[in-house]
Amino acid sequence: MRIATYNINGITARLENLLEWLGETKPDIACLQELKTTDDRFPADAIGKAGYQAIWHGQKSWNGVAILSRGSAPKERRRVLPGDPKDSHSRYIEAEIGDFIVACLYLPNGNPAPGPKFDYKLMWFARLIMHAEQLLAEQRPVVIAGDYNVMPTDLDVYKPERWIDDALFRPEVREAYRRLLAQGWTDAIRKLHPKERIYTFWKYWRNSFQRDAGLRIDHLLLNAPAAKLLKSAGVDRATRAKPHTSDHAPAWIELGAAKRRMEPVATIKKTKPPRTRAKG
DNA sequence: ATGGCTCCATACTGGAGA
Repeated sequence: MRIATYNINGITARLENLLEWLGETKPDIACLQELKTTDDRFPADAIGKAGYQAIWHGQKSWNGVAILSRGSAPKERRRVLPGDPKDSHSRYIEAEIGDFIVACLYLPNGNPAPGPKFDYKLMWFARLIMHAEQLLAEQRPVVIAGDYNVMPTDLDVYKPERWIDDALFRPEVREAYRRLLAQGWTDAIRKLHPKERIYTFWKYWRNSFQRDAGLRIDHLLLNAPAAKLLKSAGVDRATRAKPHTSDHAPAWIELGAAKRRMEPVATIKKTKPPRTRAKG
């Protein structure tokens, strides 16, 4: 079971890239961010022809999230992060897919910091931490995947000293991420690659990708039942190298099959047939 | 050093992204 998260940076402009990536890497579940289009313009037909059922929460020009599945259909659980009825940004969607719960998020960027946008980011993070506490209580495997817009540690930034005052790296934001993990979530990529420099974003400017001047800001967090199933994790860097591509690369995990709760099975005693001597 | 690049809207420019 492969679950991926990909900030597509405009699903209209990037539809061909998206379909190519789906065909090449065949994720079972794909969480998308930055659709940058309204619900009625979401390309559900093209995505359906590629073999995926989807739910989405769009918005004109900005934000927008979707969950695609090529196995069980995603059953929507919520499309709003609780805690602020006035929040009009489309940044969250959550579904039940087979035995899994999958949440897809696009956490606010927060620049410039300090300022109202940074305040909004911290508020949004606090709401996420509140809601994640509820998700963590689930017995089923839960994956919270998306663009978190935070580099958790120095290892996740090509030049930490240059990002120290940025909303993606300020101490308050890293602290919020630590608080989230401390609830019991596993950062899948970091768990399997504790020392490796792994990035998921490179600016379009100044040949950032060619220089590997990147950031790790797209994450897949796992509750304990999901973490038990974790087999491998990585980043589709080749997707970032393509023409007309998003400035993010997809990040993914491979999970083993979720174990269904064993139902009590009536013991069938095998009784050997009585030995009968061949007569005659 | 506030540049550089690319999306979207209904546009020939500006906001947002990170």
